[in-house]
Amino acid sequence: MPPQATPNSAGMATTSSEELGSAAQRERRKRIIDATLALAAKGGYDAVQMRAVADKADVALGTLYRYFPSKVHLLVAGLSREFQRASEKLDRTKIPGETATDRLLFVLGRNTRMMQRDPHLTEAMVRAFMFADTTAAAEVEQVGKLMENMFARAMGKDEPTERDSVIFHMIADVWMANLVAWVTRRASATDVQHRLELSVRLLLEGRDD
Amino acid sequence: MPPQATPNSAGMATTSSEELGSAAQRERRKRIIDATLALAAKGGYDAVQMRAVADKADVALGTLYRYFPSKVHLLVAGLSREFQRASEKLDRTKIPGETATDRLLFVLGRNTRMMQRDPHLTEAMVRAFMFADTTAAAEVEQVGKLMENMFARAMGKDEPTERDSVIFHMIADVWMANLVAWVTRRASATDVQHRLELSVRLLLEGRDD
DNA sequence: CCTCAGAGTAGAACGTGTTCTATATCTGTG
DNA sequence: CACAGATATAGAACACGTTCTACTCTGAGG
Repeated sequence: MPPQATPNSAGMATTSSEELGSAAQRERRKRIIDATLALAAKGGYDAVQMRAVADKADVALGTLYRYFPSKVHLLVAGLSREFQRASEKLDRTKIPGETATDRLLFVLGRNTRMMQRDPHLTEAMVRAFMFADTTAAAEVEQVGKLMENMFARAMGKDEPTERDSVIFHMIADVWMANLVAWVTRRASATDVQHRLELSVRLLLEGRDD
Repeated sequence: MPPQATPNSAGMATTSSEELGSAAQRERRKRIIDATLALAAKGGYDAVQMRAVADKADVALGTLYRYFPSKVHLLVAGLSREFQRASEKLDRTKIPGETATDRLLFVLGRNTRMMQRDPHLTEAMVRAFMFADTTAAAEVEQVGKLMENMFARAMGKDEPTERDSVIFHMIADVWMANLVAWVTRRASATDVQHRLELSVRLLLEGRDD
């Protein structure tokens, strides 16, 4: 085996408890993401500096890079964890709304507001997500899956059709694009809300009311 | 006046011939963007190195920064020019298609194929576009306007309503998101085509056939 | 023609992401 | 226990975006 068999190298589907190495390693990984999100929350993308993350997580720079091969991986992993948590919390909630559309809109709105409560953190994670290159494609894809699942759950579509999937994907795209616009102050929170509502209604019901 | 009154500082609506300083300055600006796009076409985002751009454009690094305050500005300006050109070329073309939707899909498909013909260039421009921060918001917004106009023209909506605008915006979002996914190899060209077609039909007609 | 402010140039310098090196520590196995 | 190999550490080194400095060139007003 190559001397590159690092703790993170696997990284696929299993929604939550990845089988990572020792307890110490899981602990380190958690500290690293905690540090990342703390720095991001305070100063956004630019404040997430690798040396600062390493310091705050109390690991060496080399170790940080063994766990996460780049700043983007790190931030996307952070986003992934946040979405996982949001998703779990959602599962413990009864989602209000008459129609599937309404329930989806509830979930979208709730998550949007949650993210807007922490502008710096959101800026850091969302920009990393959009900037990710092919080397982080798997991680990005995983975040996509999390969103899809969350939407599917919200709408009560436990096993979505191919077409459902494509539509969820589009909603995720629109959602992310709107967050990017919000983060760069090209769209207000109200803009975002309106656009999301309109898109979802058009995509899911083909009407607008 | 501050010593920062740079040639690019304005940068708003006028579709094409911005009133920039002297002919020599317009010439320099063009050389810079040419160099940028050439490097991007060859090696993508990472190959667009500021020193390399300056060299190739035959200007000093300081001059490059006087014209474009960052790498992202530079690449977004490149995207803007490309879209302007595509848009102008489109204006000289008769757009086929019975319905407005068909014509919009024609335009989208044509531009998508054009961009897919140059993967590195597309990767560079699209990633810069998505990564842009608030300091480049104006430039990003301008690209957004170009897309909207192109769509509006395609559909024959010479003065779109507020609602039309929002829908164009969503289509642009979906388009860009799909290009990002394609660029990072998370979606194939076929995926992109299908998704665009489905989104446009759903958004514009509320049906899918 | 002179001059001087603004624009351009060459290149050093700085900051931060990433990689590399040398050493130390931990972990599991004979 | 002793060892081998994997992991972790401290810190130097490197690459590239960005900024700064000192100098030169250009061209419009006197």
